[in-house]
Amino acid sequence: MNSVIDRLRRTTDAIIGEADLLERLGSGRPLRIKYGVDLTAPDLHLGHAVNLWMMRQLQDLGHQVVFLLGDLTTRVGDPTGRSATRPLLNPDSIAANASSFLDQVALILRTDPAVFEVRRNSEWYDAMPVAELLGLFGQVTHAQLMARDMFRARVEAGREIAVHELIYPVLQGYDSFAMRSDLTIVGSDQLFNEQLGRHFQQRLGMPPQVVITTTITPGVDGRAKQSKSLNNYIGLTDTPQDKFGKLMSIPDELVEPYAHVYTELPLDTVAGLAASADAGGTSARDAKLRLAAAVVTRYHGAGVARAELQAFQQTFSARSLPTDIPTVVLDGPVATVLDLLAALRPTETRSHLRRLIHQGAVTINNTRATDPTAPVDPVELVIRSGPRTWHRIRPSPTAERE
RNA sequence: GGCGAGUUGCCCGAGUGGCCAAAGGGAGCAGACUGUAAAUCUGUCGGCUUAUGCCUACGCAGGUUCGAACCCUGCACUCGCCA
Repeated sequence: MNSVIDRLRRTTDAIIGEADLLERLGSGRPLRIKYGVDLTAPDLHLGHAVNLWMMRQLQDLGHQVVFLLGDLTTRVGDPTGRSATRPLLNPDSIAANASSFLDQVALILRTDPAVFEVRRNSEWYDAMPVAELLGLFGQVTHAQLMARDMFRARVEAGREIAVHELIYPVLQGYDSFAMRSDLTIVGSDQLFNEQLGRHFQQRLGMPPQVVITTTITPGVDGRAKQSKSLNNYIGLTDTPQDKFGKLMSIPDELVEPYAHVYTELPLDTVAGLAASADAGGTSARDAKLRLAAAVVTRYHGAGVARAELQAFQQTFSARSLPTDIPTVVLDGPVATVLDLLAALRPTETRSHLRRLIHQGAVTINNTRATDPTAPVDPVELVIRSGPRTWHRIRPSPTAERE
């Protein structure tokens, strides 16, 4: 059983209740692993995936992930990391977010019912009489809640805390009791709420869940963590090509931490990559290529990773044509370079495209086009607009005839 | 409830009557270079049928003025202090 923990330890920050975990893993009973989420718009990235992969390992041993949709608590709003009260969500988007969450989680977790169960916390909260709810509140003191640094900071700053925000950790904690959680694997920012879970379970006569907090890794720009608002994350739903490219764009110093937590490469291999990254020059580049290939392999398989590696080298190192240029058949006539670009990239404004042309970003059959108003022949063309946007043109059947 | 401060482009933030499509920074985009979608440097960064042009924009609605992001009035929201 120690070996299980040892494997988990690679991406673990801390284990609260390690002795219990050892004992439970040894008991032969499948553990119930709480994976609770807030139903805000999900965009799971490699950081989230660290936790999910740990759960996946446990699933492979027969343990059960209980995916808890916090439909009720989302209506309340987690104050974690918020310096101000945040707005509430409407039921429609909550439902949409739930299904999107399931899709993304299924990229890593097994969804076989034997090891995966979906619950919603409205199941117990909707049915709970006020008297009982108040009883719950009686289990937690003001001092316990105020121990939370974020709440204290707000008080000190003279900012307000709405009562529902104060209550949020209480509800999230009680979830652990209601779903009989044995273990939960969360980012360290969730430690406080999950410790309340332990508190409730003990108060209500249940063995407390084990809490594993995981290593947080920086975003692709080197900032503290991956986040949607900073647009510095690698999404689980990103294409293999994007995953590969984004990994190539990380600062050299991040090769080591990324390889450590985002891949399953042997640790001495990771150390080797770190040394190469340190050395700079082409060896740093090669370390990144290996890292990128390892990550892409994990999500898309070795074949896809090999193909992306090759494509990347061909496109960026050898500067030759990428292999997967989309072919476009024009359905209408185009008169000028600008028209042509606009047809190829309909989501960009014409002003932006005009700028690209002026800046020398646009190449037609390897010849730079600098005049937006220049006429083009709608024959077979390969157009590059910017470093990684390529199109191949086939004339439309009608244009061909004329 | 009283008093005060604020609301500017994707984000932060300067601007207090014409020189403002709006300083500066960040993000983004592009070029050069390169070891990569690293780093660095440079440019660009509201939209528009080609533009010493037009349109839209500085919380919302009005007003003053030849002219307003900048002045006045009302409204909405945010924040601070006091009670």
